[in-house]
Amino acid sequence: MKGECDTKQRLLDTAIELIWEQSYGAVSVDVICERAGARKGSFYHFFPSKSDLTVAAIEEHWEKLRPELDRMFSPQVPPLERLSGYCELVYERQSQKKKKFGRVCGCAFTSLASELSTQDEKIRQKSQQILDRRCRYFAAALRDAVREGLIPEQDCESKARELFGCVMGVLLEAKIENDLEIIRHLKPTIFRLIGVGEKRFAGEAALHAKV
Amino acid sequence: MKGECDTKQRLLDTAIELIWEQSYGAVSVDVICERAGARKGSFYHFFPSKSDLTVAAIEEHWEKLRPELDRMFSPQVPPLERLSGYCELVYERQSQKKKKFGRVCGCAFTSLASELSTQDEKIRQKSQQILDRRCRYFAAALRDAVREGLIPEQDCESKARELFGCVMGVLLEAKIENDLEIIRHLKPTIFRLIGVGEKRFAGEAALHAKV
DNA sequence: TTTCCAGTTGACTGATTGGTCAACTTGTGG
DNA sequence: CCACAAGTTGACCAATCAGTCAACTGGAAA
Repeated sequence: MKGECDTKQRLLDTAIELIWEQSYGAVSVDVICERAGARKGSFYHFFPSKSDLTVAAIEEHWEKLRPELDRMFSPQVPPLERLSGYCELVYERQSQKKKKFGRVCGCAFTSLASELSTQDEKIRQKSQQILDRRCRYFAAALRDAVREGLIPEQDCESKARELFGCVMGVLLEAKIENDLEIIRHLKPTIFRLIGVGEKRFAGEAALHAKV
Repeated sequence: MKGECDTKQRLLDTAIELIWEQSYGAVSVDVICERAGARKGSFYHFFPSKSDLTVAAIEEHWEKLRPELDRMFSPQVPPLERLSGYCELVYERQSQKKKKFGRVCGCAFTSLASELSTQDEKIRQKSQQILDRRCRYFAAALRDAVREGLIPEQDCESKARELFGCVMGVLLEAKIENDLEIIRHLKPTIFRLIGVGEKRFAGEAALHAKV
């Protein structure tokens, strides 16, 4: 076959990039095709609609992110270090995006979900699925932390939701203020919520800095 | 004059309602006009563009919300009760919206900000202004709580930001999951973040129930 | 060699988009 | 009574929107 399906891949990558930087409503099928170097016929050969392309692009974006999360939340890493490492990863990714695009773009999943959850049920469900997956990393880290006696006994699943709510909130705040530094508050917020005192948390951070 | 400018008011009210339920991108000037019972010429008589209408609608929506917040955060109310009362107000408003529209719509300000902050600078700035105003209520409540010795000494301004990030996050989570009950987690999250133990917080809640 | 088909192309559609405009209505102040 | 201005109206615009389609391409299987 022609380009070994890399047209489809380019459409997915371009779509999530543009939607992340702008919004679903502001990005037309035409400009996605143009930036991806594809014709509209190809677009509709691979995807039945703009909405379906978006669902697929969300999944693709997740698959790109997953290896980084798997590494950060590896059982090899001490549980509380996974969380602080994640906070740094979030900052790092937003920083890179800002360097490229000139603005704090926030979380692509979250922005899409916020824009379309009341209108497009398929995208809402996909967003919910991604949210679940991301919370699983947090929940696992919390369970391990409890088992090792690092944090008080608690409901790790609902706590993971709580923490992730904060992640979404902080990222949104940073986007609204167009200020990366707001993301720096994420780590202390999260550690306070799971009941780790300032000093202990500081110790963890120092440990992480050494490694 | 004709309708004493109530056309302008209807345009503002209709706009924020539709955008809240759907999104900026999904709501056209035509449908705003239709639902408001106005012609397009009237729309552009009052507002130079869709973007300007939206900025004005945000301000209008704020003016509608403000009396409720002023009442809830009145110096007459004990500081921690203001916060728990606010959490209940949030739940109540989302519950009403869901009854009317059938879906959890989240926060109108936040949804607009999330969709447009990277694209429309005027809307971004307006969103940031609203965020500031809302945080002021939190900050004042926290300062009073510190003064009364109800919570530990802390930086109330940045703590207010932190709390409000959680509010935005929880509301977004509730919208994505289309589940009101997630908002119930907001109160304990907030009280944990300001360093109020579960029992003390429970006591505050009981006090509030009596009044 | 022929068949087959995933992928490509560009022209096309009808509906909708945000926005314009000149003519009109109507209450008010002089 | 007139003039003025705020507000209204409906026709109109070019551009863009998501989506369609028949014809074409080229490599692989038979």
